[in-house]
Amino acid sequence: MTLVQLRHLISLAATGSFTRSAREAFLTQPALSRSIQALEEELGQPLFDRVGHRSELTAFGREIVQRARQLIIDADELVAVGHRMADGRAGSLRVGLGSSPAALLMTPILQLAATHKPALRVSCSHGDSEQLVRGLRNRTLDALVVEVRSLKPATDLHVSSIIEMRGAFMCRPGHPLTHVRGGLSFEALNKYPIASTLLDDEIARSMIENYGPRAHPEECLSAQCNDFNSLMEVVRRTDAILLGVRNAATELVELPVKPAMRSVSRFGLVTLANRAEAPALPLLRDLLESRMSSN
Amino acid sequence: MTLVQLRHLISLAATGSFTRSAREAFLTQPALSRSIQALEEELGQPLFDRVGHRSELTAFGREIVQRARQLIIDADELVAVGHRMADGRAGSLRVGLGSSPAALLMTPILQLAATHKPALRVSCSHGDSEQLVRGLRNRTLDALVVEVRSLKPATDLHVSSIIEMRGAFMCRPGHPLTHVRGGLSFEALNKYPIASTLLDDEIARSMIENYGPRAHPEECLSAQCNDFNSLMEVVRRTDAILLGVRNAATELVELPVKPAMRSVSRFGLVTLANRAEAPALPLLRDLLESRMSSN
DNA sequence: TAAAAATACTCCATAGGTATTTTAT
DNA sequence: ATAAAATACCTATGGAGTATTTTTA
Repeated sequence: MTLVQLRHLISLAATGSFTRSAREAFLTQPALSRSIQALEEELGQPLFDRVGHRSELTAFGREIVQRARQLIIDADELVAVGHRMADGRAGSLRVGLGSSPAALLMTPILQLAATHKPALRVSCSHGDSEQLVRGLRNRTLDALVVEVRSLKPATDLHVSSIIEMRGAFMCRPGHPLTHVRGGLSFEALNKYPIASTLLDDEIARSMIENYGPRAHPEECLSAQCNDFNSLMEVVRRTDAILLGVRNAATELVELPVKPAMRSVSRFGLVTLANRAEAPALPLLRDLLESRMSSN
Repeated sequence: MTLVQLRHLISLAATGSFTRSAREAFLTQPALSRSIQALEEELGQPLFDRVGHRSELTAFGREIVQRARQLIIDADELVAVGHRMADGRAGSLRVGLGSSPAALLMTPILQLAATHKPALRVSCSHGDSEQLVRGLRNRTLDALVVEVRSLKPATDLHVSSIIEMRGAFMCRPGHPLTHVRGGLSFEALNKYPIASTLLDDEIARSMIENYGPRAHPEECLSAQCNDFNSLMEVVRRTDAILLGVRNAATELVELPVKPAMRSVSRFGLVTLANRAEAPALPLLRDLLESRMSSN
């Protein structure tokens, strides 16, 4: 049995005429005749009563054609979905996000699903690098967006679309320090509690270099948490100062510390090397460019 | 896209090896390779990552193979159902029954559905010939069992499996007339109400011939009804006498009228001429033979 | 008699086989 | 170095076309 034969069956059931259906299928009448015969032979019963100038379905044919219709619909749907997935308009995308990327991207990613609904299913999870990479390797995640320095070097990972973002000290609008004119020293900042995600060695080094030993993260941070949104919430409500990626915190203002924070975070899109990437991944890549590289 | 290609896809997804899947499909490795390539080309995306000695599904491939599995299951089910229908083990049978056939066959026919469940769907309706033939012509019925003389002659009807059944006078066990020894005259019977279905001219003629003018149905019948079961119910509960097909009334006893009832009813299986009969029809034909011709 | 479907035949497109190369472990 | 997949080339099966016959309205 072929899908083509089923299409022929459906067409003939509709027109009742071999000649007409053959024309519609861009076939000759004998070809269609044989196609139907082959199907009848395979199923073991005639599908049509050849009653003079008209062919109409037998009781058997009526039952078969119903199922055939559904089958053809499903087959067409399969290639349609295939095409939609191929250009990223459908399918599923399971993204793992590090803390800062989560703060920046979680909402926009979930919006993707909302705008492309219901063809696109997106799922987001966030956690630490180890955990996320494990998800990638066992195929429960399609891609990650994480700080590239948090990755253990590994040949089976492929990092692309690296985006650099400056770190900064930020506080709520109206914070006492915002009234101070000119640059601020780190000491001035350090009078207030400083909150941040867990910082890697690179940043720790850069802090000490800029602001002296008292700026070592273990020394100066009052609050550490891997959930960026919670940190932001605290900083918005209190006089705490947030150390983090500059434009991740939309409702906060940057404090002009001297010397300026030199460290940058480097976020990358991580996939498995030597594996075809998920068809919907370009959507995420677009999001990355527009949401993160703009600043 | 072909069903064959989808089978290849499913097999390769399972084994992860072109060579192994090719063997299982009784194909050479290059043939399978090309089959998968063609499918990938049609869908616009690679389905497998050729990663050295192993081929594993891409994210795209995983989504496609799921749908492919269901499609193949449905396709296999279609031909399986086809075969089952072809030998009458599945499908639907819509039977129209005249009054007497209904009394004899309704229950056994419904039992058919019960024993062949759930593959076989049976529906029974009963009514007068006109109505049933209309059902046959507009394809809401697959076959009728009716008194053949009730049919208007028509070239588009095909009558087969004709079974003759004697008419008889019957009463409840213990009825006063059962105590009379020897033969009964029609006059003796006529002291009691006589009940029957609507009788055709042929029988009326035969009645008059046998028992004289007072036996004309319009004259002698006290109760007429096209529902045989209701008639039987009345006769079982009262002293009324039933005129009808002999073994239709299982719990009644025949009255030995002299001269004996000569008329016979001729029941036939009616289908549309020049049309393939419903695949499940042989079941009904068997039923007819076993339930009616035995007597 | 005319129109439609079936049959007989011929042909060719394509699925499949064989031999070989390429690739990855 | 070996094993697997891809490629190149060839073959053959079966689907499709043309011509014709058969059927039925």
